[in-house]
This record gives sequence, structure tokens and C-alpha cells, in this order.
Amino acid sequence: MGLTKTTGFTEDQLALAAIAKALAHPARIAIIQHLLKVNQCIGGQIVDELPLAQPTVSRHLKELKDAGIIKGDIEGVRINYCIDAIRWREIQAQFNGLFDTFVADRDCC
Amino acid sequence: MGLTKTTGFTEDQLALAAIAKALAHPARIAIIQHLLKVNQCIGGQIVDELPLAQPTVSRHLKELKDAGIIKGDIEGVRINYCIDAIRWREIQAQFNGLFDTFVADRDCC
DNA sequence: TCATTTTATTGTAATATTGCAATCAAATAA
DNA sequence: TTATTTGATTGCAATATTACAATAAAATGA
Repeated sequence: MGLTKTTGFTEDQLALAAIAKALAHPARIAIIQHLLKVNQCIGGQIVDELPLAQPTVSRHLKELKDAGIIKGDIEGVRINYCIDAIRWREIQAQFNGLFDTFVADRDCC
Repeated sequence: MGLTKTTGFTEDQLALAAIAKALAHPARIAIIQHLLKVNQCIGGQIVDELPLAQPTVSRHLKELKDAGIIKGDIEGVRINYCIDAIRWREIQAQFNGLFDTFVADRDCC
């Protein structure tokens, strides 16, 4: 089907899965890493950092934007992208919520 | 194409994207959350926790297993699944590596 | 105005993912 | 042995994702 069922899952589960999905491509990871590294807003030079054509990069940027992870500021002909700091912290908190459920001593296989 | 290009990305980027992909479905998040919550190995009762048919759950379990996140221990007719503790810590560290790159004060839009 | 630059969108093709019914495989129970 | 139980696999069908060429849209420059 290719269509993910959403009924029967909690908001929390759907939200976490959606974030993970936004991160589930090396190009999008690379974009985020680059934005974090330069620590500022940058325009389409991102294309030069990636082994992909401009339209493809544009699509990945759109997905990150739709997920709220990055935001773009139009400045004349060019756009400045950067990490949405507040959202980034939220995402971190959501992942940590998952990680922290882990208990060290388990009666496990 | 549907085929993710892998050349031109770092091992790190590919690894993170792969983990994110494994987490990019509410059913797989739900499975992980459940395994973390019960804090032990459980068998196919997981199916009862999810709004999906048994074969579908089995597929999701397989994806999590392929990603190394969970492991299954065969015990007679049934299988006991649980979180792979070492791998789980690794994943946490990898995500934190990404999150920690974030610097609070940015000259940003 | 017309060309240039920068980014987004559209069109198209190939592959991947998701879901379930049906079925199989293996271990135990009767 | 035969039935039952448990979980994996297979075989579709439908939708999603990825990628790039071509094109569009919008602002600036000549």
C-alpha cells in the first residue's frame, strides 16, 4: 500500500515517526549538519555541499522545512536557510524522552 | 527513482539516516516504546498492542532487527524480542552527536 | 527592456514502502 | 501421527519516495 496507517497510534508516536522520517535521508542529515556547523543562515551554496542536483536538494530542503526543522528567509533573489532553534530543542527533547525510557538493568535475553 | 544515492555522503551521514529510517514509522516507535516500557523480552503479544495485522507487525519487527535495534531470541515456538542495549546506547550517542552540534547563540534569521 | 541569477515546481521514470490475505515452517500437544 | 500454536514469508496492490531534466518565477543588473 505504501500508505502508513495512523489510526491506533498515539500523537506522540506519530510525531516521533514523522521527525525520524524527515531525518531519514543522508542528504537531509548532511544539510542539517552543515547548517549546524556554519551556525548561521546560508543560501543555496548548500547545493555545492551535496552530490545531488539542484532540484533534488530543493526538495530535501522543502521536506525539512515542512517538518519545521529549518526555516528559510527570503532575501532578494536568494534564500537564507537555518535551523529552527526552538524546534530543534523540541526534537532533541522528544528523542531524549524515548532514549531515557531505557533502564540499564534488564532481565533480558 | 525511489533509490537513495549513497555516494558522496559520509559513513556518519549514511548511518544516521539509516537509523532514522528504521524509526520512521509509528508502529516501529510503538514497538520500541513497548519494549522499553515492559523492560524485558516479550514474544508476539506485541501484535495485540498494535492496530496492524500479524504479517505487517512481523515486517516491522524485521526492519528493527535488521537495523540492530532489537534482537529476537528463539525459545521453542515463540520468540522473545527485546531492545539491544548496546546498540541502543550507540544510537543515542549518534543522535546526541548531532544534537550537541547546536550552538545556542546564532547570528540567524 | 532583456539577460542573468537563484530557487522552486513540474513531469516522468524507477524503486521503495506499507498492508493484508494466504501460506509456510517449526515446535509442541493431544 | 495429527492438530495446534506461533511467527515468518510470499504475493499482490496501492501509495510514497527519490532523482533529474526541463521549465517557471522572481529579483537584480546591464
